[in-house]
Amino acid sequence: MPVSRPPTRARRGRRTTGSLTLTDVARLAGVSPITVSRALNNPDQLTAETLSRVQEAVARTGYVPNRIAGGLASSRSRLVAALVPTIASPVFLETIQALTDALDAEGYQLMLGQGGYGEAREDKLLDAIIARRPDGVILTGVMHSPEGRKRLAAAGIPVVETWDLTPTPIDMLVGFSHEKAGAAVAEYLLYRGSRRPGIVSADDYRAGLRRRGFVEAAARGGVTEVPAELVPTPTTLGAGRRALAKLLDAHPDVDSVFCSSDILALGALTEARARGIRVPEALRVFGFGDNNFAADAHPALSTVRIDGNAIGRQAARFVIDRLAGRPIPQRIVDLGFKLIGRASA
Amino acid sequence: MPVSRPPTRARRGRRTTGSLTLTDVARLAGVSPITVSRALNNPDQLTAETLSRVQEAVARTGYVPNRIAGGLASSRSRLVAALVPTIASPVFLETIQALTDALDAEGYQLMLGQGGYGEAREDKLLDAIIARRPDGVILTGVMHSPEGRKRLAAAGIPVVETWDLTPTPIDMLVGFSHEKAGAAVAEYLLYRGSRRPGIVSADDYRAGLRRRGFVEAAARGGVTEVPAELVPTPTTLGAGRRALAKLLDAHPDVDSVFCSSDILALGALTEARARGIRVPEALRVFGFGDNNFAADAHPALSTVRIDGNAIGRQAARFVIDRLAGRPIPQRIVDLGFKLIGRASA
DNA sequence: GCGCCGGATGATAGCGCTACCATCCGCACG
DNA sequence: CGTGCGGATGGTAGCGCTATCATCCGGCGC
Repeated sequence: MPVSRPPTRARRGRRTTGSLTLTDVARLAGVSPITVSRALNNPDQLTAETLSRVQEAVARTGYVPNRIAGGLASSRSRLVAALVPTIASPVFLETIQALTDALDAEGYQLMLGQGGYGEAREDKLLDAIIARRPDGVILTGVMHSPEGRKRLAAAGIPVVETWDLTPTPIDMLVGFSHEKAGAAVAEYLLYRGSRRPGIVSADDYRAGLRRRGFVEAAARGGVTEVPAELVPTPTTLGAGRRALAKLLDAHPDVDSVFCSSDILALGALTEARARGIRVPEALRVFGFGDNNFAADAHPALSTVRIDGNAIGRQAARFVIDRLAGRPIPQRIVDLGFKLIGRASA
Repeated sequence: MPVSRPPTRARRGRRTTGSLTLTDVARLAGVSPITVSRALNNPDQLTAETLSRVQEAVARTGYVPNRIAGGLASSRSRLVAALVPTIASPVFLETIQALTDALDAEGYQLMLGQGGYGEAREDKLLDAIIARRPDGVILTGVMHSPEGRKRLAAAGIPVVETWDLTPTPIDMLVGFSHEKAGAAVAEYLLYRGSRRPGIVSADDYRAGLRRRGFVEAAARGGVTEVPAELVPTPTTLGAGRRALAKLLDAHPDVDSVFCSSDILALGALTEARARGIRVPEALRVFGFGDNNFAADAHPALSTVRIDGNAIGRQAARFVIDRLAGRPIPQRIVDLGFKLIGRASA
């Protein structure tokens, strides 16, 4: 029964990328591959002499380990994903920066995903992210679809939600109460004598919470109607100008305005000046975020300070602690906020 | 010679993560693993019937492919790294956003690295990035160490440098000439009658190029001395205020100021107003970047428009084309800039 | 009817690392 | 002097995919 096909089953399988590998370094150093691996990941397991032999070989070859391979072998990608609606709105920048820095110090790299403000896009992005098997996911201002939340939970990846305090977090949470922040601003303005407060606000979810807190506190203070002008996200200085213009045109008696972001507030200040309205005498302007320009605006902007940096650091700590197997005593951290009274209100 | 250790050599090698794999899906769909792989990556290689069987199995299990494994097998990580000095300065945001969007559409994910403005940090970051074997690297405002450039080139990864036009790019380049931009602003201001121009500028490399272009053009116009006030990166509104204050205190006769960023210029406008200096009558203020607040400032800010979005898109196209094996006819793209004359100058 | 072609599917062998033991060796102890 | 122990190093077997053939099968030309 002669077989027509050649008995040499040869050359199935693979190519070979020809790139420098750990094995090459091991050969040069005269040790086994696993020893090189240890030299890179657990240097204190080796004797000083072995270690320096390996390090010299690494330096001589210019070897850079392949963490894709390492990730596959160890199921640790050392990647952390951060999902934001859009990076173009600078609200979360400080948080992202702090996050990147803290992660970097521990050898993690940040993967950035922009989900936009739509659920379909978010869910698609989520699959792309999960496919990379990040060791952690940081959510800021995104992921409200139940389907997405379920997939995330199912993936078994540590999740940190930020910039809000929701009653039922997927996993871990660091933020503050938007409603309380809104309420605090309303109380501040009424206490300062405002009798006719108005609102200029982005139309996103959290800004809505702040609005609600503001309106309810105003009601408690005897102000039953609070006119509001909404603008699309992301907010701009120009949007703030135009929104204040519309608000004042419709309600000339408004004597204070709570803006849902500092940049909107800066727009409001600009429009007030252009119209010759004196701030704060005729109009009090209150911002949100305490961005780095708030204190130097003219007049200096009263605002709500959110420590975005601390949020980023806490989010990183959550992920790092979880991955190190350390217990997480507090899975919900309220970082609060602070009213900063300056000249504008 | 009895052996004390059990002859069952059993259980070396591996654990088993217990997670859902392509093989599980294949079993459920009644096909081979490779067919599932094809269904996900080259769906048109399969018959409609096979494809839908696989897709149903994927949907039923909620399977998400592991691209870490895929990346190792194919040497394609589908990750692109973007390195910036810091994300906190919003200069590159538009570029990063456009980049992320364009990459996302092609199935690539962005990895973000913040190199700071120091070479040591940059080089360390670079190794962390290369270790992830990105399919491309986008550089904006970083990586000037020869050592780093060499390592990048050696890694054989497509590299796109952006936001500048350097004579010897590592690989591909998209940007504009900072010197020409500075020169154009100087010519504009002199043409408008400024006889005593000054500069408020960040102390980074590119801002330095713009400064040089400005000073040289001013010299050609007969202005031999241009006082300058430098501020650290990243720039802020407050830094702009204080820098203009210092500039005017030292040189009260300055009648125009070129700011190296719009936010500095906004600070200059603010300081001018606080001092009762009329803009543009007594002081012309020129910005750089045409950020989204420039047109709505009061007075509206004259500035240099850079299409950061186009830069991001071109950078993505470079990487994508290169990875698709398409020829790159033009490895250096000059996107230019545009002077936007508004009320402030 | 046979060989051939091309499209669909499958078997096999890695990609470059690390987890999991196993082994080796020197030393303290009984 | 054998035994046990612990620290350093090594061998092996995958991690979950995909590249590279190989195979199968139906249809077509001669």
